[in-house]
Amino acid sequence: MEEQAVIQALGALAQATRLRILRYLVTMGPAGAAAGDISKKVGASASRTSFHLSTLADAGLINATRASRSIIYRVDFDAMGAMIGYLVRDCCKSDPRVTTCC
Amino acid sequence: MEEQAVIQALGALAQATRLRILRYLVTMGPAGAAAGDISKKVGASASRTSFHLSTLADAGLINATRASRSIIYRVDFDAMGAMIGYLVRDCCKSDPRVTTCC
DNA sequence: ATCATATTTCAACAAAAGTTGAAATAGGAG
DNA sequence: CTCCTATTTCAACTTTTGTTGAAATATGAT
Repeated sequence: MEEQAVIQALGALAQATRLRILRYLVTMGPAGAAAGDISKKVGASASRTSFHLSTLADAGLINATRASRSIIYRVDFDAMGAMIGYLVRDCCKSDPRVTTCC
Repeated sequence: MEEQAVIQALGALAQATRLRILRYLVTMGPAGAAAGDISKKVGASASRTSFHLSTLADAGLINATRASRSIIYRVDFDAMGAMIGYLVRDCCKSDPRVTTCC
């Protein structure tokens, strides 16, 4: 994973609403959740939620598929793994104080 | 680690100059590096470097100790581990696609 | 005390990110 | 086609972040 992509992913997660969205999507697993459901769950307006979903999707941490009228969002666990792997290995040289956390 | 602290740490790393600073400090290990050295290494002005060092220190990812005229900064690997641990466990429920990265 | 070095602080500004509410787009139902 | 629901887009605005250069603080050397 390239540095610029890592920075974008970190920035995407560095925001309360977006971190809540991601955590919710993790609990929903492969089923994912529709934008409207997410909006209700995190207590944010539709447009605000849409904005944050785009930010997470642009960073590659979630992806979207349309299902009839709804758009379903799902966590991209591989992208999360790539970002975390960068932090652990490239950034922290796999220092034991870091790797023991996983 | 609390959510607010995680967000602050993620935000601290989500910036090119600061990510470069952290990576440099990782390579310096327990010896750390003086603000001036860091400034040269990352190619940023003294005041800009100082600003970013404060941001990283406020987030708890590095700490500072004075040594004569210089101020030595070092990575706090435990803080890095705590942040990453939050992402892996609390956030991603230790999903295998995430844990295999460490 | 004076001077030089190392670093931070400050104020002014520029740029990026987040919020709001209204309007636009897309898809399905009658 | 018209209506309803789901979601995004847009423009205006507010807030937060980052940059700059000058001034302030702190330490050590002469």
